[in-house]
Amino acid sequence: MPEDKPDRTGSLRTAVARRITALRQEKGFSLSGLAARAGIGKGTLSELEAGTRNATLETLYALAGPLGVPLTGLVGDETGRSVSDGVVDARLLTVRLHDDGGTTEVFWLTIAAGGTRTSPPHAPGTVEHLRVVRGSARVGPQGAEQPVDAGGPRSWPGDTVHCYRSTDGAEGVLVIETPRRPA
Amino acid sequence: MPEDKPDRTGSLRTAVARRITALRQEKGFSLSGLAARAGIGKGTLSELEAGTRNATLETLYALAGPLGVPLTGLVGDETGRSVSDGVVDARLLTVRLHDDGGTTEVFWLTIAAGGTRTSPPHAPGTVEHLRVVRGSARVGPQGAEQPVDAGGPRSWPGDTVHCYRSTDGAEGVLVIETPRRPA
DNA sequence: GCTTGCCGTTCCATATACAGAACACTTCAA
DNA sequence: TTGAAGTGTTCTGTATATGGAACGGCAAGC
Repeated sequence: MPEDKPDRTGSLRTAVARRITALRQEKGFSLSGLAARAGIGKGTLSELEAGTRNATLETLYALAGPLGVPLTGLVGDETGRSVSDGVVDARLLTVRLHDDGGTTEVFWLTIAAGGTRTSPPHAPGTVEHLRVVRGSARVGPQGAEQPVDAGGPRSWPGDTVHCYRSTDGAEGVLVIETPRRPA
Repeated sequence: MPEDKPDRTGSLRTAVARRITALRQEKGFSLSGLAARAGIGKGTLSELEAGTRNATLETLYALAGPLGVPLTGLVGDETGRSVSDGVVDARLLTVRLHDDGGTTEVFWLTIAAGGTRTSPPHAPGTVEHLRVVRGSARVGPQGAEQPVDAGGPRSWPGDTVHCYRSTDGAEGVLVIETPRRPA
């Protein structure tokens, strides 16, 4: 299959294609099975996953249901508030406010390869938890950073000066728990 | 103009239509002006905004640029789709696709007090990680559930039948990692 | 009045996304 | 072997999304 299209939106197309394929396989569906569940032709899905088709909104919506993701999960060019300084990018996924006044924030964290970032203390009692899913990093109170990689999560107090660093780059989920509302 | 379509995705269509119109007017663009900026036919945009057309991904992407929003801003959150059965509510926060073909999904999980839920196996090699921030739960392969509370996270294989249960209710962050699909 | 220049809508010919059939291939059981 | 039941890909006729042209409406200038 020659791939010599001008490729203006081609990258988007292949991105969506990869997303669909990944989600389908994750759910354990066959191509034919997903097509049937979504109520679309299997040829349609085949070419969609091959990136040779420019799907309509209707088709994508039909696929989103069985795949168990919102439409944004398919077209997903990620957006949302993100704090980035070139080294650490923290994209806020959600904030939960609890009855006791505490809060839980969930971020998708990306640390650039070779980068180091120092963060000022948060409110007293704050705890940070990082689970790395790709790459590896060293995190924790300044001077006492601990390694963290895909092997397991790491937690550290967030109410002191703390560092994020990575030599080979890292991605993961950062959870920040604040026990009570800051005064 | 027959308006007697079954209208299954009609609501989605009109939702997108309203969004485009609102964003266009917010930006102060005329319909023709936006069509020109996006490089699409003005007839296309007219019918799109009228909700009588089922746009392709390419068309929507072309519009997203001049409107200054990511594609997700057009297709809209719709629902932060949550899979809920009355016991476990899993709200998808993000899906990450990695270069090696693996995926990482992040959910905000709520387990109702006194509830138990059994989940069928996911793809081979899938691993689930749960960090509870409120309440406590027991999770893991069926028959081998382990307690998990605010004290620390718990991980277990997701490719076998597994359970979520909680006596007093629980909330937390669930990370599902799916490895690269073996051929 | 008659332009000129926008606006948004409606029409048209063409390109293409669609569902489904036909296909080649693999696996598995008789 | 043979067949049946899967898989994903390619083909085909139809439906429709597309860009662009034609259209009518409206306002400002001549």
